[in-house]
Amino acid sequence: MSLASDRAKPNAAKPTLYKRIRLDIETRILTGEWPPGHRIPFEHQLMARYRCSRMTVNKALSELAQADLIERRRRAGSFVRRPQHMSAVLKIADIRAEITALGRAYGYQLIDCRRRTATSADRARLGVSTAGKVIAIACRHSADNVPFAVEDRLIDLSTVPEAAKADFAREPPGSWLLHHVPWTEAEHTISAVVADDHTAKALDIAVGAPCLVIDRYTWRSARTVTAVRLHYPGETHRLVARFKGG
Amino acid sequence: MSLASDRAKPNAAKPTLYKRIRLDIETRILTGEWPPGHRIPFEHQLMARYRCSRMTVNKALSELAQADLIERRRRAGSFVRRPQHMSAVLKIADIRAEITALGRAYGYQLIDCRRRTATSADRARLGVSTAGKVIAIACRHSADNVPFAVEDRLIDLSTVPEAAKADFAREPPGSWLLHHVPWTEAEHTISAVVADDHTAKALDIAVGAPCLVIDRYTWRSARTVTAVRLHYPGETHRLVARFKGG
DNA sequence: CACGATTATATGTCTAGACATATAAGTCAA
DNA sequence: TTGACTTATATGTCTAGACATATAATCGTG
Repeated sequence: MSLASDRAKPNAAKPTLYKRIRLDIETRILTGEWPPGHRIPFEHQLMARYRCSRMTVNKALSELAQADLIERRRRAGSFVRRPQHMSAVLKIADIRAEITALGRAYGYQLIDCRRRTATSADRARLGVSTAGKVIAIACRHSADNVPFAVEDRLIDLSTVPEAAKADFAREPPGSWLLHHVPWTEAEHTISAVVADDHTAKALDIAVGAPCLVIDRYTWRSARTVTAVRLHYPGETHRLVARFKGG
Repeated sequence: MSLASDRAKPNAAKPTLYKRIRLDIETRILTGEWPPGHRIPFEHQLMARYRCSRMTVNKALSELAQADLIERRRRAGSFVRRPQHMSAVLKIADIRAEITALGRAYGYQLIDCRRRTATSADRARLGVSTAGKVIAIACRHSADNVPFAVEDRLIDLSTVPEAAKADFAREPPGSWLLHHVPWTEAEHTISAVVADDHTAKALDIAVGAPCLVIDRYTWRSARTVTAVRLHYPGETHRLVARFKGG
């Protein structure tokens, strides 16, 4: 067909056709030229405009629908979606990676590590009912020898039995878990507190200074993996999140 | 072809074939049966296993690749990706919607609203160099008559001229912007501070109590829209984020 | 053994059809 | 006017091919 030779033109644009279609539409939406609720051209119209088959425009539109930029309705057409909420992609890499990425020297101290049968408090924190074995860890992360965060963690050994063999004096539990327990899900709760005596000492800040607290509860396939609470000195540490309207 | 009749079986599974393929592979990855680095079957093998055309398995694999669950390499095959970071989808709806969703009564008070030519401090905060007009707003949100957050916002009128006509005594600026300036991008910085005199009074908390601070810088197509700083009482408010390993 | 050229192969994109399906819109009767 | 039925249509999924392209593997040569 003729299109093949069109694509074979030496000065042809680099991106493939469906990507160009997607980008064209995306641009019109993002600039506001096509506001929320606007019906974008039907597939057969786009076929004519771009001189391509339906599968090609369908691929472009499907990806836009997957990204929630448009909504597709049978018989009615495709419409620019109204933004309902802001959703952030907040990268919380493991702390070692985070510090290393900042070009700072990572330091780690294990404060306490003990294996025990889950207490009722442990079970409540992990959200499990059976009293299996757990590992409780307290440790501290530092950047350029300045305290960066203190960590208080519980690992459910019935979900991650391999953790019994890990050496948490050498490797931070967050890094170990990230590399040994892939594809977890988690729920984070972020709050602010003032430093108590114990936290202040560990972070080398004043009692009463603000701290950012992250509680992370992690599971894999409905099984609890770990629960962790991180204290960051609030005046120096910041979580940065890039958002995308949607 | 025979597949059509297979799909037409009255007791056939509801989801379409490519979705079934995608789910099958996703399940194996999420359960750890196929660990990171594992090469998943070639397209022609999946074609044989599911008795379908290459486009169908390709669609399933493409979506998995888009979701960063697998990595596809020409000539080599498709591989389960190693999780590098945790990415959170942190929903920060506009505050009115957030409070309403909690089933609480939303209250709003405009504290101060003035229009002015951007000062150098304003320009620095918005990240613009030209001295256009801006709107500076201070307001407070409450839930069930309890202070929920105080807001300090700057809107760039050269990007959003319609904002000049908005009535921010009636409608919170966040809600107004969300509905009138779709498809923005934003960067959030979350930190913790202790309440100063002014903030303590506005939030009805003690001086020195912890506060969660969110700085949000919003733009659309390379143009600054607004910069806002929100103070939340840290002991009562929590940001919750669902995460997905990846 | 090192290194450049060749080849085989898996993915990337695309076509020109097809039938399925949800549903907006129109039609008709009560 | 209202509700039930029919129809038209846009999307959803799928096929059986095709050529393009990046690159792992092989081969041959110095």
